[in-house]
Amino acid sequence: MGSNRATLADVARRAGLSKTAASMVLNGREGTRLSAEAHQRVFAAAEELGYRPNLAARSLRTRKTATIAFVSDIVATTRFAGDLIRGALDAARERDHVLLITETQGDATFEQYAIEAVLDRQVDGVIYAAMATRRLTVPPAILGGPVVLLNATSSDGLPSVLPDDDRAGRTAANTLLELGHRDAIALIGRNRLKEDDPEVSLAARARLHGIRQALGDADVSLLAECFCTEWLPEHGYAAMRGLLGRSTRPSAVICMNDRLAFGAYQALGEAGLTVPEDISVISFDDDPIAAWLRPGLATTALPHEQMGRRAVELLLDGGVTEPSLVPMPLRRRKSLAPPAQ
Amino acid sequence: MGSNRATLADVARRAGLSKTAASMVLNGREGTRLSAEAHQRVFAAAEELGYRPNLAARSLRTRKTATIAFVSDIVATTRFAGDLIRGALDAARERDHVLLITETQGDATFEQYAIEAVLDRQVDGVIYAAMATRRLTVPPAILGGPVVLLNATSSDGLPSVLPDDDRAGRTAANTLLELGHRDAIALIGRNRLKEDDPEVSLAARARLHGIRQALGDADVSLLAECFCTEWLPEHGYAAMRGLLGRSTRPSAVICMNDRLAFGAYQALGEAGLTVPEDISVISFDDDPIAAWLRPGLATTALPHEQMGRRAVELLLDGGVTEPSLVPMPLRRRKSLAPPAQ
DNA sequence: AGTGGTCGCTAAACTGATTTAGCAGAGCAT
DNA sequence: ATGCTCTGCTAAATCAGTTTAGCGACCACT
Repeated sequence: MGSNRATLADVARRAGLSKTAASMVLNGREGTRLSAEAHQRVFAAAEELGYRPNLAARSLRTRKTATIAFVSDIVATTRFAGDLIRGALDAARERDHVLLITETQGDATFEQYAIEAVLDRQVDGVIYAAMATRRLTVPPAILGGPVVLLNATSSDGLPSVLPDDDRAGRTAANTLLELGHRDAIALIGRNRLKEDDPEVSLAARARLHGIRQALGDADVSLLAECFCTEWLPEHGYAAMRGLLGRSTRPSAVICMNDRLAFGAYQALGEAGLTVPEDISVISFDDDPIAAWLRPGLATTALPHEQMGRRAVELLLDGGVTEPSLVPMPLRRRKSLAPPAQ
Repeated sequence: MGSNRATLADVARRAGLSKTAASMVLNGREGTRLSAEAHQRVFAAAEELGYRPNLAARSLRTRKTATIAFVSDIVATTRFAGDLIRGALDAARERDHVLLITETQGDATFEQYAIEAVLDRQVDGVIYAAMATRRLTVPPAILGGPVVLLNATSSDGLPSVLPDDDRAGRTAANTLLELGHRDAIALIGRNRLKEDDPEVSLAARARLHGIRQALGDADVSLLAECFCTEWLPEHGYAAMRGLLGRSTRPSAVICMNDRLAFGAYQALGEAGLTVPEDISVISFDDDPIAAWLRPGLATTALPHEQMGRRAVELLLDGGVTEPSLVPMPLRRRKSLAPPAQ
């Protein structure tokens, strides 16, 4: 790959100067006393030869590679991974960096391998990403250099980037309150494991907290809370069927994520009820499916692209150490209406 | 990052041997006449010091980086990208390689940048991936080294990896025929642009061809073909409504992808028809939503993980030059039944 | 005794950049 | 004439590996 490229020595020779001079000019070094004419000749020579520096050689000397490692537990299983990566990719490009991507699959052996692979390549920093927002333990080996946690926190006090799930919870609840819903709001997606174990999820607890906060402020309490063992459509479906079997039908439902909401839609459809006339639905994530549903599902969007971008910025530009919370914007869609009289 | 690592010189010193000897032993060079004892000492020293070679230094000399570039047009917009990358990542790890990921976003400037970035880093090869199966033109700059096209072909005769859409089309049609459907099969998702311009899509034409082939072999012709400007749920919805407005209701529908099928489901639900009792549905892609629909949607799966893996294998292990077609397995789900009597 | 071959190992060159240390010449003051 | 500073540039070391060329000791054979 890229065999016969011009080297710095070639450029220097063509410019009639030393490698030192050529290097200094091309790197725009301040305080050098090279003449304007020398600058000209070096730039011209580099241009003519199509010179591009050999980064392996450079990084051997400087210990910089302009490369960032993006180490994640699982990239494939969630569709959001792409957005996280895309945001990171964009920010990296703007700073002339490139992303080395590895995956640990939550397996200690793979993780070990991934860490060694990136350290061997002398990356300038590591973005350690989790696909579900959670707390995790960072392998000590990477602590020798800059690390940013993406969609995760740890007890190491490392800089981290998280979605603002708490505020999203308040947003969801307030949106319903503003429409006039009060004592007939139900919640689908309670889950002890997700709420209590930060190594499993931080989102569940934060969303729930935000929801309760907002409802509490308005002096409203939930009509019902449905527990779900997973946050998949089938569980949302079952939960909604359960709700419809009760004496009081809810006027609105908050689902802990869009997949649950999808299941809820299915149950409502089968029961012959329509969204939002009979029941309003609001949710979290902004999975693509939210826009595809009929009517479109209102939801607070996980700002994955923003988060990926922020992680790179924190890594390269430095900055705050307290967790960086990225807002989750509300996507208003047709699933919202005032309660039926 | 990784500052005070032991160098080869450290290992050699500790083993009481030269750098040459240490290098040869650690690289397992054949034909060297170093004693068994020398081998022992080098291995022991390396182990004790936790020696890991500096890959920048190595690749400066060898021009190998154990790094593959994964250059794609768009990684984020389709959820399948993750699977493509995961497959490539796995295969790369098995061969002790790592993936450098860049994205061109279909923009010439970004592409130029991406190409330079990877060539500067002396990657051992390039996987050039498209997110929609199509024909594309490879930038000449990367032709200096090994290149594999992933989910794409070109006119350069480069090795390429594609899903076997033609066979998937036959599979879909044959599956319906075997259930007893004959003259009331409709097709949703015809699209001149996708069918006629290989730079837009190869899948549409191939799937259509496979479907026609299978039906033709059984001497069956399609009841109806619905054209859709895009392959999104809303278009599937509209198409299905159109079909239901006709005099003869289809007994089965083939949708060109799962998102169209999702829209079709919505229209069927609103019309009070049930899948599969009233109408069978079969489709392509195996989008996660196929499994979430009620009833589950039968579909032929895009083997993205397999394809990513195959691309790395072709790149590193060499091999065939004719396009490598990866089979699309049928996922049988509840959306299939014999036609109503 | 001289020649040749094998064994076990090493010195030094090489990859392509950056960086340190310093040299030659001009200008100026003493 | 001497010393000093400033200007404009370069030689050589350095990063951490791989690779080439070859050295000294020992043995066997004629």
